[in-house]
Amino acid sequence: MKVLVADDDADLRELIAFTLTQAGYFVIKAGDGPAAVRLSQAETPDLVVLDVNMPGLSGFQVCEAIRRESRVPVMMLTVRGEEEDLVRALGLGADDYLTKPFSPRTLLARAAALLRRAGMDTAAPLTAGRVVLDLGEHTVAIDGGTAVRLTPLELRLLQMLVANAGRTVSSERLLVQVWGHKSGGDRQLLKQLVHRLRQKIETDPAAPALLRTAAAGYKLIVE
Amino acid sequence: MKVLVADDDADLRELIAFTLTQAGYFVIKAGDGPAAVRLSQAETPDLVVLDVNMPGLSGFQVCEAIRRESRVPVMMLTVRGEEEDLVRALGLGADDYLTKPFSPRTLLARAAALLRRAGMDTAAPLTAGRVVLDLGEHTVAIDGGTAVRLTPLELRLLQMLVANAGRTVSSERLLVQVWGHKSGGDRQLLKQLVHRLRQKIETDPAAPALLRTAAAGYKLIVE
DNA sequence: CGCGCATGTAACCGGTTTGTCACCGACCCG
DNA sequence: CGGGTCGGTGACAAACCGGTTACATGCGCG
Repeated sequence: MKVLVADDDADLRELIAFTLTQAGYFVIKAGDGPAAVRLSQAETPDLVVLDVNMPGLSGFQVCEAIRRESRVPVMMLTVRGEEEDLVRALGLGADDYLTKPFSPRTLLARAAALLRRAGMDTAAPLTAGRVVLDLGEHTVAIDGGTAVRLTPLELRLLQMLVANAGRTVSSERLLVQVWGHKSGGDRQLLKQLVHRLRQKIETDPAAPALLRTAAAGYKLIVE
Repeated sequence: MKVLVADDDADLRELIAFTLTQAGYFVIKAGDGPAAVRLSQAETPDLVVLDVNMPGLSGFQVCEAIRRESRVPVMMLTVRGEEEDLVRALGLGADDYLTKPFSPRTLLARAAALLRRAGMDTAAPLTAGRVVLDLGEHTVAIDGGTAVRLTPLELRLLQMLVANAGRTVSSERLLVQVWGHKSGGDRQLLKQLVHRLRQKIETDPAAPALLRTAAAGYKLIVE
């Protein structure tokens, strides 16, 4: 479940991202309006969290731009008491709003509600080939077998691979997406994580049938 | 790697072209909108850099026309502060934007990012003459034969030659593009790499039919 | 506190990839 | 003719890479 978080305030952005990540969402971050518009197109998130007050493009303009091409749920962040902001946001097609400050619990509850309403309920497991990934339960099942519990990092890795099932995902991309390392991350970490994940999902971890090493990265085999 | 640069301002156009050429790209130039549309069809570039403000067809219209038939990455050039231009550009399917003025470094970084993304996402292999190059899988197939695995360096070399199929690419350019050496060059490395690549793709490596030695460089033969 | 789990770090192995060297023959030119 | 340059070739060593084992750290929880 991908969520785009757009806020120019780095602290708040990271707080929101952290909260969502902990809850099992995959988070994409944008620090300004233009980046938010670009990423909403490039990454097709399932939910967008937008701060109203951003330099350059305001949250309103971003919302407008997104609505021109997609009906992805949008949650706006406003400051308390600015009622007209609220009216304007909802008028532009935003689906919900949160007044700052807010608690992480509230954020999660609203986000879950929006996703449920959009039919993107977290209860719906992702599936690709022989792999069935339950994001809500943090488990995988292979070929309809028993569910295996995954650690947060394993889950993110597998989620990335499932999202690109059949295609090679480069090590660099995986490092960025799973750990958030900006560049030149530690390949050793990826090596380890793949190894541990294989122990859990492969029938013979020494001869991987699902999670295969490919040119400059890894890929999930379908059929 | 072919890049189409469309800008009616000759100075800026040449500056961009120069920057990209130095970095090892093969650049095609267009001075107005209609030329840009025509060249984007005729030359099938891997990236298009479009100025928003052009007489005749504006950058928006050109972008629209290109999007009607291709998903090639498009980078728009806008003037700072024209936020609605930005929204409009991204809405039309542009993949990125640069606000003028910008530094050559920024241009190169963004261009590289776009190409990387496109190269990852498209399973569509490059093809030139008898050569079919699959960037995602790091393989080549000659005349539809079996795919041969390439090492990273071999892949970069062949990619460079395919991008300039039929034309001679100087040893100097190849050294810069493949190894990132700034200048001067270790010709021995190139000699070896060409040798190793020929072993993989030529039916008779002693009498090269595809990767021929040309004046001060190499070229890929196309029929 | 100490236990177990998730994660990070280090070291080793075997295979691949790449860099380096030495030599060959072709060609050019004084 | 003889030296010089250049591209092609084979051999070898260094560096690198992925898989693996082992161990350290850090954290929550009883």
